[in-house]
Amino acid sequence: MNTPESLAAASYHHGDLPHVLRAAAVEVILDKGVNSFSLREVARRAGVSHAAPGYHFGDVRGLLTSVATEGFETLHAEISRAGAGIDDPVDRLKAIGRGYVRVAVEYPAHCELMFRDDVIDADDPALSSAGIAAYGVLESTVAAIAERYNPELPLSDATRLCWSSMQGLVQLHSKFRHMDIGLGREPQSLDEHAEHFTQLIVNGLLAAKPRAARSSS
Amino acid sequence: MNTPESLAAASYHHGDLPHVLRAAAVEVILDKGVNSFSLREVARRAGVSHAAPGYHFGDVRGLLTSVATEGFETLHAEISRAGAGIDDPVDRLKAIGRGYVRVAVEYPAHCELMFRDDVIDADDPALSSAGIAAYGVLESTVAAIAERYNPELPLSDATRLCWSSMQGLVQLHSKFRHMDIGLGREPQSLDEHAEHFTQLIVNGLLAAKPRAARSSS
DNA sequence: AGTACCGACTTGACGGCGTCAAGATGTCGT
DNA sequence: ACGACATCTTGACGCCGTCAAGTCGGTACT
Repeated sequence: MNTPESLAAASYHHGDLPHVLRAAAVEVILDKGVNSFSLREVARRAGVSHAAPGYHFGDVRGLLTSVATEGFETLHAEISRAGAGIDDPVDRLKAIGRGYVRVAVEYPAHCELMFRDDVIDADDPALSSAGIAAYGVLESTVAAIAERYNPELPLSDATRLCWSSMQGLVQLHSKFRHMDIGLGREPQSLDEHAEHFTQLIVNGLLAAKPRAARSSS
Repeated sequence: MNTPESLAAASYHHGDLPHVLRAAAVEVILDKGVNSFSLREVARRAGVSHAAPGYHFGDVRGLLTSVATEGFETLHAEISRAGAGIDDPVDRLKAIGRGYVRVAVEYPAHCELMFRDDVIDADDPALSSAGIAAYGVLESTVAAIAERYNPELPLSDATRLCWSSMQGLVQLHSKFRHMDIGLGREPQSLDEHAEHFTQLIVNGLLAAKPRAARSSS
């Protein structure tokens, strides 16, 4: 029993209990799902009394919001890293897409929280600034694509389409998988899906015309 | 008080209690959110004892799954209706996209449940068949686009991209709105977002080339 | 007509939950 | 040495989901 958690537990009064509680919360979510998540279970796993989480985080919303913020920070770091050093913005966008789903795979508990506004506090300043930072990485990449390949590209819409399709993919992937299996097909991985989606989107971004010139059938 | 609900309530022992309970559940979700949803509150609003919902739906999962199934059926009906009679498949796809977000706006409680696998039973046969039916409408439209405009279009990926981006949009819309307001911009409606997304995607679908490195050829 | 049955609920009880107030305990500046 | 303070614990409250047992009205059979 030499995990960092148990060492911290041994030394309470100043082990970093908030950190331990976040880690325990992630474990509980992985084991039981967000829905049957309970503060008392978290407290049990962290080896503290049932009301200790409340002291640090106020209520269940506070703890989950804190975990979600961690998730956005991780996402920001990961997609920054994924895109770093890639000169062509299209390739960079593809790398960011892969980074996005990699975060979803490696931190599923965090990702289940990040956009669940009924469970976290969407107005928390730390949360939204972490979210905006991550969004900025994506937006600047799309802006680079626009600058180099297609000045007519509507920046905001294009960025949001990229984000939405990746987020939708993460959410629907288990359903896609279920469908594939039901039809006897080999299910596609998240990674493959992300790859194909990004390719299709990029085609659209390169071909996009200014909105005004849209032909209404 | 002559709502259908209260009439049904007056005649219990055979008013259609399951229907009344679903309606009450939707109201509770709208008022308090999925997270603070409770069976007892539903029972209270329906004017029955606290255990009555359990009798008809087994447990909370059962009731919410039933509501989600209603949601998929509504979605199926709505996007079928939206696309009906539109000959050009690209225009049909755009209409379906608008139909999708219209359902999200008009039935937000249902839509919050439909893809929440931790809260509903994703393997429920009625649920998945309703889901597959709705998916089929989208897929056949994409297939028609492929046939008429671009035989090289990968059908499954393209369909899933459409679905994912609309679903991601529905989930992220409140965040986009929040961002727009934070930056002092006029927030875009769900409808406008859907319109712009669909336009960008369609550009991509028309330009799509066969996937370069396919394992099966 | 009587009665046995059955589906549709109600009642009551159980343990687990979140949260709050009050108490305990270790730490640190003085 | 000691008091102030942050950090936790303890105990209580009411609400929750679920289950077992009971109630009750209709229906079908004799």
